[in-house]
Amino acid sequence: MSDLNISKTSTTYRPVTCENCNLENLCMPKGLDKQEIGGLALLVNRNNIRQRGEAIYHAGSPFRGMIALRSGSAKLASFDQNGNELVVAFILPGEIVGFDGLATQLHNCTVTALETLNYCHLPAHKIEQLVINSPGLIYVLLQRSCNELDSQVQKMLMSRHSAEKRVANFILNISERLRVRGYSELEFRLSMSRKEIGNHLGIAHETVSRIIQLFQSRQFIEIKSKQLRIIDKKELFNFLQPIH
Amino acid sequence: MSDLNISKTSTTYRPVTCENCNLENLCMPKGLDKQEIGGLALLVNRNNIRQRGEAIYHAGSPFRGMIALRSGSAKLASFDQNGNELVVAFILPGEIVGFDGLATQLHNCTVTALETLNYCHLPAHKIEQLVINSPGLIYVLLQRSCNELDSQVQKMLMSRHSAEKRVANFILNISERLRVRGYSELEFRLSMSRKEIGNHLGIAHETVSRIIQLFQSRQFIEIKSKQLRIIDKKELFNFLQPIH
DNA sequence: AACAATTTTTGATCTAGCTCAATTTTCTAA
DNA sequence: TTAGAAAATTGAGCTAGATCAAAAATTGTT
Repeated sequence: MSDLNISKTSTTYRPVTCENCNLENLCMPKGLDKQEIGGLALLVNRNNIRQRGEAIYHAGSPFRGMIALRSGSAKLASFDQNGNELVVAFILPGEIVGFDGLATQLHNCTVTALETLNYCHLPAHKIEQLVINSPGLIYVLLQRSCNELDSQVQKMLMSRHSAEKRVANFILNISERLRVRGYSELEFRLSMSRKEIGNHLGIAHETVSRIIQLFQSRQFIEIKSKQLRIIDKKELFNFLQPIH
Repeated sequence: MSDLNISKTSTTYRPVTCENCNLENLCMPKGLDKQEIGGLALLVNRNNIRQRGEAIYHAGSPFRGMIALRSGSAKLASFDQNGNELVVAFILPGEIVGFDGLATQLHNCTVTALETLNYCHLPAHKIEQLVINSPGLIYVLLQRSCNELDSQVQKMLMSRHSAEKRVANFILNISERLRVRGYSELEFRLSMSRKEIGNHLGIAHETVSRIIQLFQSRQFIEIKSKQLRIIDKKELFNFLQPIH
């Protein structure tokens, strides 16, 4: 496996190594024998690239399998009967998508690159093989999908809160996810537009803009276009407390 | 397995048979050999009972395993740091809960009986055994959890719509879920309170009440306390269309 | 059957955040 | 480097649905 050893404190999302990639537990899950690990390595296609705006898979198309993002970022979006987009999630390096096609064998969502990205791909037809040869890996996938469910419940909880809390939580959530992958948690690029943030959080993009400016004016954050620096994490956390 | 052959057109939620129970695919999934099926039958505890208000498991407690509801109904709820309840879902006969504890081994949610209910229980410690002995069953669980994710995305989509659309969709959703399990889709008991419906849909209970009265005044539905009859399904569907 | 507690309904007011509109800034591509 | 397009910001008014309040209906209990 080709590790790309690039500084982890970079302010943009750079390639993750196999060690901190979320595929880690798929490529080399604890408790699995070497045969299973070797088998998986043969099944995964590495080093796929998409440019900003290009899709990895489309809603309505046949299940492509699981995708692990190695660098860059993406959005996961669904569409209503009228074609209106709903941004379900933003995907950061080391994170996995594809669950939206697994149950029905048809993708429910579209995954679109927010900037140039690189991903690994476990094709759909090879998952059936894993059921027989590497049941432990399927169990890992089950745990991951339950993690996704937990996140969705978290988002549902946030949707009861004010727009200010939602934006504060959003910034802290991205920060934390970057941190656990070894990136800078205090300075990073928000590669999605205000409109996409608003869509995801269920608030108007004008409101997102106003709140970001508010946080900046209060010196909680500094933002230059898409480049964000968290100045006062504690104050952002305070926004999540009941009194606000 | 003891089948309880009770009329499926009953207006309250009665016991499901093994054939239409959602555990069906766990008890006797297609493509699994008899050894696996027999093995599972030994692992599942049947005929557990809870009275209205009693919990099957609590948020924060260790993962209890998977629960399949055989009769009655329940609510799945999470809580914020302040103790405010969020109704994540309502559970109908034949449906499964427990995914909220699988990833972290701690339950994220509480499941509470909305009326007397009966359930089957696959204990947590036996799931590990299934990974080795019945990998096909774990794959079925994975598909189920992905189905849950799909539903969550559906709910997220609905949250962008008006309160009227949300209530119309809620009624039609319950109706459809009862239908696929073989119950009457046009006449049933809404065992949850207006407050719980509102909590789940993200609207005030007063608003739920007003909209239900509106639907009744327009002769789309007839409601006596918790007993609901759908008079004009087509009109309810119309509410989901863009023009409204 | 009567009481108390809870839930539901209905009315009246209030407000967070949306929508519409007009600039300003940033990005893209020649 | 510059023009045109897209995104972000800022302002001002508007509205769906929240909140507050009070009455009516339902449910559970002795």
